[in-house]
Amino acid sequence: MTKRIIDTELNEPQRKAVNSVDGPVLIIAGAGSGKTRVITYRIAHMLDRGIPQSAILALTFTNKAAREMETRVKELTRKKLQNLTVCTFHAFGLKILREECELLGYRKNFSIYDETDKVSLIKESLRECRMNPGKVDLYELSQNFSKIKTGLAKWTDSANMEEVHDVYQQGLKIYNAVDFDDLLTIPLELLEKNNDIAEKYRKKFRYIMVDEFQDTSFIQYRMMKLLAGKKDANVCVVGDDDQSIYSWRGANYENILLFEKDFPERIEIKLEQNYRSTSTILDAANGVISHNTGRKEKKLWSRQESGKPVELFYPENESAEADFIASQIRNLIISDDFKYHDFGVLTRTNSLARNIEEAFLAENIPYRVSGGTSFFQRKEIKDIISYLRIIANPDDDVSLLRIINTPRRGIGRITVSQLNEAAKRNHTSIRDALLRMNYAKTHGQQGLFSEKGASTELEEFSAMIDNFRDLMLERKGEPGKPWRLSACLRTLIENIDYWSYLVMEHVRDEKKARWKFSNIEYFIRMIESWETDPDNFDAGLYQWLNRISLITRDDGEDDVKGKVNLSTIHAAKGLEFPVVFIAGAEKGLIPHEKSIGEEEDEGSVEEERRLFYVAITRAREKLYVTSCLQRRRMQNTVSCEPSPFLAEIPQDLIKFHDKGKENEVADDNEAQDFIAQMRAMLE
DNA sequence: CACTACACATGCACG
DNA sequence: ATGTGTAGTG
Repeated sequence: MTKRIIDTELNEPQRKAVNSVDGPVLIIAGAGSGKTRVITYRIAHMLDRGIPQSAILALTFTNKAAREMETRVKELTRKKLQNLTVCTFHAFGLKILREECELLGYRKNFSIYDETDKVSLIKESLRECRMNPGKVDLYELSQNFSKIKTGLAKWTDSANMEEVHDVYQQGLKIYNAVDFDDLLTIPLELLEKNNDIAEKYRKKFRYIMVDEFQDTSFIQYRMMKLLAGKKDANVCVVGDDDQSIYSWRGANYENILLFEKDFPERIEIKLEQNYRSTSTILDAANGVISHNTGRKEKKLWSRQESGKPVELFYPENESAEADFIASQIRNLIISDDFKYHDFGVLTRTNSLARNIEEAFLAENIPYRVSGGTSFFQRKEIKDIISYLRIIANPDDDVSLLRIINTPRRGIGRITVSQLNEAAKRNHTSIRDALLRMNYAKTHGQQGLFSEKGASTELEEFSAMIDNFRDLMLERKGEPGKPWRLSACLRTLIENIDYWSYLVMEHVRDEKKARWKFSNIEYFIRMIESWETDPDNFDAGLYQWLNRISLITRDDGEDDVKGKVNLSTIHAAKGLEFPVVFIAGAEKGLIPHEKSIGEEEDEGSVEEERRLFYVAITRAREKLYVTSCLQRRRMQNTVSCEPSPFLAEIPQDLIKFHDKGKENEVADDNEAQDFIAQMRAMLE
């Protein structure tokens, strides 16, 4: 069945990519060349040839890509695919970590720290090293720690952060926790040092695919190479060097060159026919990307007609920009019968989406924001997750400190710092310090605190946690009723009276309190539907926590129908829309000032150009680019220049909107003036 | 010793 | 808009 589809629906190189199942394969897939299609058909084809599901490992870059790939293969094969492994590198690392954790010195209830948890542990570590966390750029430090861990940097700076890093690492170990970097580095080290374990995984996964290969880091590359094992392994990587936009995360498109070196017998396939965009859009994209150096040779072409010109508009400020986008959407829906979900509005940063959101709300345009802080990052949800984590892993101090006095229960700063001291003295977790304290007390000694200390509150708190640990992990449900994690959690939230806490925190804003509480309710329902899913054979507290730890972005809701998609360019990778707006195409945003400011190297500007290229190539029929003349930054208004990349779009593809007359296109003379002005500005 | 109110600075992309 | 630090109160 699949064969017929392959023969009729694919072009020559695509067919070749799908049929080359054995041996190493490198696929260079230009934007819109049907990459996802090739990957899903390739997996379907492998299954057709009788390769067992369990022997296939498909590694992706985002959760969304993994989910999409899985559903598409499912649709294609109409099989259940219980044993097919399609996941992100991080999820795969976690899988190994879980399977081999006792060997690695972790208990199976380990916590996974996200960026926020990581930063609070770094703060703790700084304090312990008697440094002032307020004086350090925590975000930057956190990134440096990552670079050190993943081997992308060595200690050079004069500030002695090496000690802080050591304390941080010890902290993780004591708390039985890992960070996101560990999810990759620990499994890699394990496989590198234990050939028999590596061999076990090699035997299992005989066919490996890696999507978005240009965005893999060196660590991930080594992981893949190790799993492949030999230089004629069945490993297929798919990527496009022009779309490499994650170098700040350690991605290195030179992995493509490494692959060529490490797998000399590879077949190389180039997918260069673009099925997505009009040739105008494609030419615009090519015009921009051609300014980059050291690209892999490729010529994207399209059979489609030229289509509409790229429209460029210089709004007065960000609210004029938002109004313009909203009104264009309205107009196009009426004139060209587009639907709301045909529009994608892309911005460089999340914060830029705010203004546009407001305009959409005012104009009653339904929209969906992807990217931005995830549902799981919201304060109220993080609080509840911390309760779950501390129940699962009592040594998790970061979570403990978060909730020990949330809601207020009379355990204040001093008590907490005394506990912390005691724990640090013994190199243990706070939970351990608490146990010691209680032990001392029952044996008649005076514990940590004088008579009137917060010791009763502490006892009550730990008794409450212990009680729920019994309930959630020993699964002691009410007799006759099926045990449910969601039900236990509901009891817990009632027990701690989180609702009253929310009301207290937002006196004068009950709406907000209600909204936050409804988020919690939603969270509980998520657990409920997950644990009652008949396909879920492994529903438990640890599983749930692991699962949500890997979701860092809101890409869950798939009711995309009927909504304008508002997202960052990064989050839009892999998506396409009939109409695309690129908002805020200004110097300092694209390219982002951080990439030019610190003259790190020419490379970062090239990455920003690739980012712009990715944005352009999301469009199928029509592309709008807006660049504000002024924009509010923090408190004050600053004037802006258009992005230098705009001048790299071939001019004859552009139509200019006259400022002020939003819905009219300026005549050609005026357009030429604009170009001349812009040129002059850039010179 | 805990809690509240108020002043203060700060804000990129993703797993 | 958000979290963090500080001073004053019960």
